[in-house]
Amino acid sequence: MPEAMTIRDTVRDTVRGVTRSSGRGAETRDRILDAALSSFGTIGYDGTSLDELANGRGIRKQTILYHFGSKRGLLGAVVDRSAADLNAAQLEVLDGEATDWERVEALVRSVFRVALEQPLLMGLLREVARPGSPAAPRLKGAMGPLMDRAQAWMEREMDAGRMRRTDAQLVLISAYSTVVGLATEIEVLRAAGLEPTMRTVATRRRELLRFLRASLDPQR
Amino acid sequence: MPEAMTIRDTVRDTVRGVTRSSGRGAETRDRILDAALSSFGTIGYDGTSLDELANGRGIRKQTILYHFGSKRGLLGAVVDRSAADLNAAQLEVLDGEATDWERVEALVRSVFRVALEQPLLMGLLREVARPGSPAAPRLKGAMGPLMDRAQAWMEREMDAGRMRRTDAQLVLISAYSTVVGLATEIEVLRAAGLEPTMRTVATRRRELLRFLRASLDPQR
DNA sequence: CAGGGTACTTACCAGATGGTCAGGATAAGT
DNA sequence: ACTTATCCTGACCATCTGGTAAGTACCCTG
Repeated sequence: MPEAMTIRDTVRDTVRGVTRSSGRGAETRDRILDAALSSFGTIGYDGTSLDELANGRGIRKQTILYHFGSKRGLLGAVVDRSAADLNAAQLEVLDGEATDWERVEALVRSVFRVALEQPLLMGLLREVARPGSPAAPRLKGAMGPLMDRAQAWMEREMDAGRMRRTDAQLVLISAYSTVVGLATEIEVLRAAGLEPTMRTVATRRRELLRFLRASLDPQR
Repeated sequence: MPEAMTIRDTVRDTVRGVTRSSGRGAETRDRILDAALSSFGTIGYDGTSLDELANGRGIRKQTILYHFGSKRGLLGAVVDRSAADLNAAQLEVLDGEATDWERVEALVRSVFRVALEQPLLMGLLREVARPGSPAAPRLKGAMGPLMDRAQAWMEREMDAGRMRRTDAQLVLISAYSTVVGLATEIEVLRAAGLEPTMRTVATRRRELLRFLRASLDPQR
């Protein structure tokens, strides 16, 4: 028994380059995105079928295709939204007043906070960061600007002598993959029968910060 | 134009619990396993179709099913072979004469060597270590004994006071996931347009060793 | 040469998958 | 009241999926 759907609103957003009025269907759209994030992040893109995605949610597969055009379009939208979430957290720090090492630490904590609050998002990153993933370029496009900004900031700090001179991009990617790796680790722990505790996460964060300090601290 | 196939030999091995004479078909079998390892490790299990796997290799899909019974059977065989490769490298060290910290270091170097020589194997681990993976229990079964042995050895060392007392299993899993994470990292680097160098890998290895030393060294 | 096992193939299938198309329902504008 | 646009759905489809059945070619053994 499909329930009626009459809640409406008037926001506008752009999806896949096409400006669409996401008024009445915005709630449905978000429900689909939530479900897709969860499914893509756990059983993967190829392992997810649109039918399964729709079933049990009072939605038909055709509704998904109506909103996102294709399965790949859906993946793209999920990646975009997730990247936006990550970006928002990072921008908050980059626009904040923290400086130097404080800022680095704040950035790391910010990412880990998102990772803890939205573990599904990490699963998606893990899925998308795969070599053959159809959304890899998309992720690069969505996260690239932020990465570039962070890199530029680091290089300015290096020029000013407040950071040790190293390959900023390499450091960033190492940090990024540490966080994504954490998502994997948590799952492996679970598979091994160990319930991951906050300690696991805290250890990883401490390690990452130590690595960053070793790479960036000017007084070694 | 399918080429003829008349090379034969007489080895025997066990697959999926069934003892089968893999005499004449051993070469074909290995070719299939190689292809499957590569495909599962890159585009994933769900993303791999038996037809694609067979095409361009002078093999028909039914040949795969003949040898491995089902797609899951194939995955199981690939996981088993890969786990055996990893086990062999580790056992060589565990049976060697290195002791204490030397042995830990030798183990780490051994895993990293395999990871460098067979990057595809890391991709497979990454794929299989996923929560919903159908081969996760299989991997656990294949790698478990070695893990148990390593854990037991560590606990003996702890009892003797040569290692600091910590959760051995947790340390092992952290180490394991660091190595698997490395595979991801290399791919992300490649996606970002950076050709991964030996330096990247060496850095990760140094980090892992430092982590292990910090966890295990009795004089802190 | 008859018989049997191994390796591999062609022919085929039922089910699932992503996607198209032609609507129906509701609301808003004219 | 008529039109138009948005949102959603049922019916349908071509293709691909893993898997089965039946056969063929080959070798070894008795």
